[in-house]
Amino acid sequence: MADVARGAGVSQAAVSYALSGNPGVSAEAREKILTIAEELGYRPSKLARDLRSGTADVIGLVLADITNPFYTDIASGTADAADEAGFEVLISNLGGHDNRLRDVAMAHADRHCGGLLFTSLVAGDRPLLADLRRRGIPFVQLYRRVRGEPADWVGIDDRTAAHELGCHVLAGGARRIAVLGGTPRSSASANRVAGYRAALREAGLKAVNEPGVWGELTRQSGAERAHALFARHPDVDAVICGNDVIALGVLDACRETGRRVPADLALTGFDDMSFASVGNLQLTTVAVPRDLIGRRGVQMLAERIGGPGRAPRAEVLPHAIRLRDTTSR
Amino acid sequence: MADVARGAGVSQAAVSYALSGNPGVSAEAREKILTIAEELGYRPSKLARDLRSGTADVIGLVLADITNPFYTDIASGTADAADEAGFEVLISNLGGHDNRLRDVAMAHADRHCGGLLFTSLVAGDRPLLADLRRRGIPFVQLYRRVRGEPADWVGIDDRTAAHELGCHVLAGGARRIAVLGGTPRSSASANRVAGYRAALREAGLKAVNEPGVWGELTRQSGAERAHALFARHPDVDAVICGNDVIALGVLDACRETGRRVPADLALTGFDDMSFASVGNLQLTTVAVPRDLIGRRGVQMLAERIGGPGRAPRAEVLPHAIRLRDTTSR
DNA sequence: CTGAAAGCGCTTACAG
DNA sequence: CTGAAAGCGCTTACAG
Repeated sequence: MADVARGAGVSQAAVSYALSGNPGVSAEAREKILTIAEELGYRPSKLARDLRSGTADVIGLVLADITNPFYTDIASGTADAADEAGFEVLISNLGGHDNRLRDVAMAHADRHCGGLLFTSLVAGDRPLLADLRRRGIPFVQLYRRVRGEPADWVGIDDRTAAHELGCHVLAGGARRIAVLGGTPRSSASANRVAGYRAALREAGLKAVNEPGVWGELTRQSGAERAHALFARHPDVDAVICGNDVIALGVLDACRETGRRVPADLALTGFDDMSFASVGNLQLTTVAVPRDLIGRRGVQMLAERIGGPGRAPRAEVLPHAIRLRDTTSR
Repeated sequence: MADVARGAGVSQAAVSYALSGNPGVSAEAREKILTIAEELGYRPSKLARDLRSGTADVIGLVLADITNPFYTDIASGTADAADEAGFEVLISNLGGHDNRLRDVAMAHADRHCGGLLFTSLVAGDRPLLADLRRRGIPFVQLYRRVRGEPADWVGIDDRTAAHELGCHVLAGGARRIAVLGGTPRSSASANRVAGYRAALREAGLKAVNEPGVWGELTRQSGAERAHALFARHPDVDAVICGNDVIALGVLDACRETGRRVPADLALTGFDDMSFASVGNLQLTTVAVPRDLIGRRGVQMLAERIGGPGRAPRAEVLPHAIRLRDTTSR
């Protein structure tokens, strides 16, 4: 920067003003400065700028697992919205090491990020959120939500969506229904199971595998739980899953035990991941506007960074039931 | 930091030494400092530290498209390796806007990152790489490679893998073979097509769709090109694809035109993405050690950051041919 | 409009 | 071992 100032025959302040497009420098000097800067290939240090001005136009996005398309679809949505809002997005991946969340979030904070976006908060993260709040770093919860946390959130109404899907399965004639949910620690999984249970209850039923409806959100878990289910309840006529990945595992188990879907067994997923409609696989599921969640999250965070002090908002985005081939219509 | 120094009754330098674990402070003072820092919830600013010390233990990873599992598998591999090497990884997503590469890469540089990892470089990026080199920022090319670029690279031997796969298809009896490749701008796609062509040439054949073997690496492009192919060459008996996603599109076209795979048509992909072996879909393809590429990339970059000046290295990792149900054995 | 100077929060020689 | 001080590269009041 000093070189540019010297080259243009002006003060450092003039260079700063010219480069940041601020007033305080004549048009003539500005042009000269810009030319010299270009010639010298000068680029201002964001580090120094952010340190001095106290804030950075950077949003940190913490992904629980970057190999999970659910999260990367959200991440994709943040890019465009961030561009429009004049922010840069820096993504961190926990890679399944949830215990790293604190370190990763604090690392963003130590770098003076403007705000944070979280995709998979659980109740145990409350102390971290409190620390962030103490340090004045705004954040938005994407999809998953910590109960009672006074922070912005954007997602869908999982409970209602699950209820609708449950009613569809019941309308198809199923009566011996199993629910293979996710972990109750995830607000999304908890709400989905609550919706399924409500639908069954209204029909005077309960899941054949109650209360053991919880489990992992993996294909392997889906397969294992399906095998156990088929062993105990050979006459089960529907399996409602916490997400599409679990449904994939159930499908594996069906193939291995010779069950036909939907003739012998109705099957539903949740999320409408891309693999839910590949080739012969046409899974009935719920479409989640992941991209939009990412976009809105950035916008909410940008507003929060711009002017703090407002009451936190909870924004419910629309979902869509996708009736496909794994349930009878 | 001044608060901590005051609280512990020592100088700022002592606090700095204590927190960074450096000598120059008595055990007694160190303990006191650490206690006070803890009490105050003090965390050093990485911004200030990096600015002052000139380098940051941060690696920037630039992803062409974070929704592409190929890249996120690589990204996943970088996390563990970075942990071990004491680096933090900050991921940026171009989201298909390849023209943003320069800005994104430079933004990492302006933040004084220790080095950069690229996943999808093309020849047109040479000026950017030259700028990076001028600024002394080391980088590693993951998988894709710019010809003649004197920088570290880690990937697989696409040409040989493609050649092996082509020979397998020929061994299955196919003779009227089409190649649906990616873009020649990608070194990986170019090498794959080169391998396929070599295999065909050795059998005295050439692709029925020569020279129009190039196209986009998308499912839609695969479907469209397959339909065009079936119209012009109804008797084609094998389609060799540039990657698994294209093969998925071909499969769509097969379903729509009533072609059975592999009875009527042999089909191969490349990459062995997870969707290549879901349910009834069991695609013959090539497994690429994506995770390992990410890991090795970080290690190579870490060495480069530690001690520059060595000759650039090119590391070829092993691939594996996966013979499954879309080709006859 | 312009320049000299302070300061963001650290690290790191350099004397004591 | 300890403290005072310079400096990383910027931005931003503050006088001229």
